[in-house]
Amino acid sequence: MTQNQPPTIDDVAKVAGVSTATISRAINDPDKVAKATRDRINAAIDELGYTPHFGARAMASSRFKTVGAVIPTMANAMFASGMQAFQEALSEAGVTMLVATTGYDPEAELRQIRALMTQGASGLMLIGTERPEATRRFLNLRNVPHVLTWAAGPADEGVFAGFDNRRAAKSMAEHVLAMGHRKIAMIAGISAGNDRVAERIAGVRAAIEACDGAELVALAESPYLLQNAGDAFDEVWAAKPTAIIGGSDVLGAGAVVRARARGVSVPGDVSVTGFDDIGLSLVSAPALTTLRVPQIEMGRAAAEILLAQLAGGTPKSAIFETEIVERASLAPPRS
Amino acid sequence: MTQNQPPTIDDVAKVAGVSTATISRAINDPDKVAKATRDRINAAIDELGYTPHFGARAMASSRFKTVGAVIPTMANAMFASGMQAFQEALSEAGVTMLVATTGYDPEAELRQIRALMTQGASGLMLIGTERPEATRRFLNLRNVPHVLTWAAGPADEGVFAGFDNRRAAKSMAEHVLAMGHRKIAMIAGISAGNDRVAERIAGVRAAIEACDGAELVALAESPYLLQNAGDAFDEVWAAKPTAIIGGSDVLGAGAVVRARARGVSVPGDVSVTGFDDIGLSLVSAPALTTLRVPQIEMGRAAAEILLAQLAGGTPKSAIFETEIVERASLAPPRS
DNA sequence: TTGAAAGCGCTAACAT
DNA sequence: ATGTTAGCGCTTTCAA
Repeated sequence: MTQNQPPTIDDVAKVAGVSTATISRAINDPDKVAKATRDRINAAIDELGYTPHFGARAMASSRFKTVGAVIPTMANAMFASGMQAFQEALSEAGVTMLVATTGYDPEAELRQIRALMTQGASGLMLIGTERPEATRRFLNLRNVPHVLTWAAGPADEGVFAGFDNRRAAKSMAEHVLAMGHRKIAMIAGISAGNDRVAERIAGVRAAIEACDGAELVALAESPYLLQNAGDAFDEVWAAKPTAIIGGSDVLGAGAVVRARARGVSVPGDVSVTGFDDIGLSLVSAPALTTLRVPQIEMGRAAAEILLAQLAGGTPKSAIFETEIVERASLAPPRS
Repeated sequence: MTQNQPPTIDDVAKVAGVSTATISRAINDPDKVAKATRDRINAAIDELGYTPHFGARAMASSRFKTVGAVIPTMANAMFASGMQAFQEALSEAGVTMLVATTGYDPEAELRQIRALMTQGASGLMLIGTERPEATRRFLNLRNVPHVLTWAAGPADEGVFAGFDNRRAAKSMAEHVLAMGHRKIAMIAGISAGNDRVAERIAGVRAAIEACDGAELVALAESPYLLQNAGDAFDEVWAAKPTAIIGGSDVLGAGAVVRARARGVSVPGDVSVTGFDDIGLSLVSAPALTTLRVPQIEMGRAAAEILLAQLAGGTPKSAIFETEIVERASLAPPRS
């Protein structure tokens, strides 16, 4: 079972008895070749199992595009359906997606960006706004079309397909305050090098500061894992909050699980909220009051923006609204 | 802000004052160029923001590899951490991953495979064993190195990095039977064109048939979505089972949510089990008794196997064991 | 240690 | 409607 050389356009040309140019036309612009010839060519392609060589194509023409996405990790449902939508939209446009992950390491992002560009990515989808100076410089130097997602910002920071994390978190905190809670705790993600987390924290702080008598009694930062969220629950619970705002559904759900294990009733003893509205929030018991992030719309918009940029346009940011999804984990505090 | 042409190796050569061959060496085989020259070259590379062009590289040499993965969807946690591990392992070896999704459409797989190969994929990661004849023929004709995952099979069906779905499902069903259940229902995924689902169903059937007095009172097939799983719960619940075997955690968790909504207590009125051991099973209340699928190990093994194949080796399949994770959603039936 | 030059597979003028 | 041919950006002999 030796791996034979992939067939080239020359092989197809030989079998079909035409020139390579005709093969190329039959593939890229079928109308320009006679039906009979086309049929012969297609037969030859099938017989040989020919697939054009992307490298050669990319080199000979600039029509063939690839885009890259650099995300923290695929193992977080927070990005899953957005990425799926992104890739579907690209696929419809005949553009392939390359994915690379950083594991939430900001230094890793530039390496991955370079790797993707080497691979032929002519556009990039990046998460968030905050990045090391070296990364900004590179992006700027090479002037790579790129779209920023899962966040929002002023136009001079780039083109976004996302939402305002601070405003969203603020609205959630206001909602919690409106229920009568005054002693609030927050379990956030790790804020270092993660602007989305930092913004969510800032939003919660802003709402609390604006509310008389309200206080952020505890703030824990935790990786986006159920287990860690449980530990964070233990930590903030010591401060006796009446409500815990989770920086993500994983964090909220993890807190609920640990609360249950500790015999702390939700929302009886403490209310808990989530963020993102992934499946986890529905399965949690009680179901998590959370904030819906329009992942699918965002992913699709990111693809459209990138495609428009690649086509030479200068599309505007698409900023989405988030909405609070009321479920059972948030209730007024015990009086 | 016009998008300037990417710098080429010629630009770097000019700036560094050496030939392109030396640049190439400095990048691919740094030891072969004098330290002083190398430093000058690196400075030039940084100054220009140069990244080699993959297409040109791939064409000029066969050293540069890319591999492709074709999965049903990224929006299912069932694949998420396995894919993440797969990509990390590849990344360590300096190869990039291309991802394409089929949306569970078997016909789409061949299209995606061709697209990935056109993109330069010299190896593939595929899910499961069942595929249309045309796909098999193409794979065979082109003799593409590929590894099959999330499943297991005889050596003549290919090289696997996976597990035996039938055996795993059988063990789960036996476990349920051992608890004393006799009227069993199953909520499976959609079996058409999905060998993993078909195998899981077969495993459950086999266990039940081998057990005196046991009966599969209902079998519903449902998409892997919480909402649909709820509807499937309603459907099978009508047959009055004492235990419902979920074909995945999403299915099990969805059933639990709907049961709760219907006032049916789990595991009091009915036991429910999951499959996959994703976060959902832990958050579910009661937590789902489920079957751990070694996603991370599988993803990593798939990468290693593929890399070995690309290096010309003929690695063996890596078949993993699964294990039942006992939690709270399974209990003996009410007597 | 470095340079010159051929060639990888394809597309896009330009011819016919 | 089809063929000829020049290059796209790189790596790799082969020479110096």
